[in-house]
Amino acid sequence: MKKAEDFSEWYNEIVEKANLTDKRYPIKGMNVWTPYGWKIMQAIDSHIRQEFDSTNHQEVCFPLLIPEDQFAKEKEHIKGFDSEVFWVTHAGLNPLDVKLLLRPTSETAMYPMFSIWVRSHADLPLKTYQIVNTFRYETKQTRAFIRVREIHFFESHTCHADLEDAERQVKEDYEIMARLSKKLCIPYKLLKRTDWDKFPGAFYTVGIDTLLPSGKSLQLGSIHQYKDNFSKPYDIKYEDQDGQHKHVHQTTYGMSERLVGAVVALHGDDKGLVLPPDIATMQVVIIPVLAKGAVEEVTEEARALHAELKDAGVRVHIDERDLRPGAKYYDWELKGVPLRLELGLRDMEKQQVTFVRRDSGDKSLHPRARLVEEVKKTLSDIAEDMFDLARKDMEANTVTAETLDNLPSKLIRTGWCGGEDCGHEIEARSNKHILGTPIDGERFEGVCVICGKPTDKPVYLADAM
RNA sequence: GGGGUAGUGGUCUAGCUUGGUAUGAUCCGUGGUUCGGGACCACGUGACCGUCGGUUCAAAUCCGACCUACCCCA
Repeated sequence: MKKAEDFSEWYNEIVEKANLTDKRYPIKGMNVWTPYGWKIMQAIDSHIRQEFDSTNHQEVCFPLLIPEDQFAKEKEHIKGFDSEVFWVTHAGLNPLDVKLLLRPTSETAMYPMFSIWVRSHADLPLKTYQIVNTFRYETKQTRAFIRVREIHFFESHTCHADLEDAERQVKEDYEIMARLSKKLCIPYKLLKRTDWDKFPGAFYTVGIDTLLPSGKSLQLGSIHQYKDNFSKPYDIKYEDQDGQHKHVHQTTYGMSERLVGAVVALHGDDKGLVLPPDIATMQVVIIPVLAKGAVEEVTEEARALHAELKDAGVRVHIDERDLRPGAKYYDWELKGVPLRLELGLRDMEKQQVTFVRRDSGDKSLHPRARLVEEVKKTLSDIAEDMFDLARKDMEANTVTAETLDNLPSKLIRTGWCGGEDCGHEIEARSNKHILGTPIDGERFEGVCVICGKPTDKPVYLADAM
């Protein structure tokens, strides 16, 4: 399992060995979530729920099936998706008059209902989200968590009185992403997609991109400003204070289990997974080191540690399996548990506990009496160091280029005037994908690599995953 | 979208050229000795060889299609 030598093979192996997923389900791109993987996914789900709930979004759950005529209302949208939808054409033995499709995303399921729900300005803003499965018939090579045909999808959908309020929503989404990235210890860039690469039907799209160790970019999610592009075909209108009927402005924010893929890919190492403490199913594992004649004594004390940490709100597990300690170390390292506590006679005599950090491998001794605070401190250090390391990796793999020749497999920053012709030329010559221009006002002084016109905005390019 | 490789107990694998229902390891189960970095001994369970079809007295083995996985190139 060498991450540096063959990232792709390493990733496949680790996903399987750490027991996150079972790829043997006989439909392409549809994997089974195994218990350990699902727990991690649910931990991420709960962070996302918490974020949306605390920003006054309401959780909803729409049907999986969408009638063909609803799907077809927005021209750009259907053009972007109709080559990758799964169709339901029969009910039992009878062909359906109106075919049904499995949602590839939920605009066309939700918006007909929104047009009924929204009556007055008092109904706005309408902020909803759901965590559901969506289906896309991916033609490219599938890969666990990263490119799948059944997607575990988070999508927020909002309606606003005007563009200004919708823009405020987009900013709030940026803040949500910033908080999430801290918990996942994943750095990212917010990049405004080119017009030819935006979400089908959107006014504009902001991609949330991170960088894999292989040098390829990975889109973690996206935030879309729809303006009134959907509210017109779906007739979502409200009556304002003056009695006028106006179309709402809408936004969406979508993410998926790719977040799990990114956690695996960015933090994992040759020994296995490395989970950020905030999403680790078990934050701490206790390994009693038993010796002949002291089995009960050590076991009892290990259980006391377990109880103490559990009471303090730490997600802790005690491994009492009949295995050699070494075998347990390897096992928990593979599973990515952030902190391992070892307790043997030697420790007990000295009133101490041995800590071993998963991220750095550092071993240290801590007084038994201060167990809880030392554990909490160590977990927060781990999270901070993991985020830091990932951020530095991303920075180190970002290069500013003045020509498009011999570009490395990294995140490339260069100048672009913003013109469409020059953009296409950049992609053709660099053989990379334009991710977009940063929305955070990043400073840049240079010229467009194609036409030479001065520009103050950089553009980022990468090989897309 | 184009090209390539592969599919044998839960996992990995031998056998395929030269057709005769399958090798070894690991995991798992039971009992025992062990336990500060992957323990050992003994016994035991488990596959008709991806699916469908064809050739044949006989197919894991030869042929075809499909499914799935992985790799490479637009």
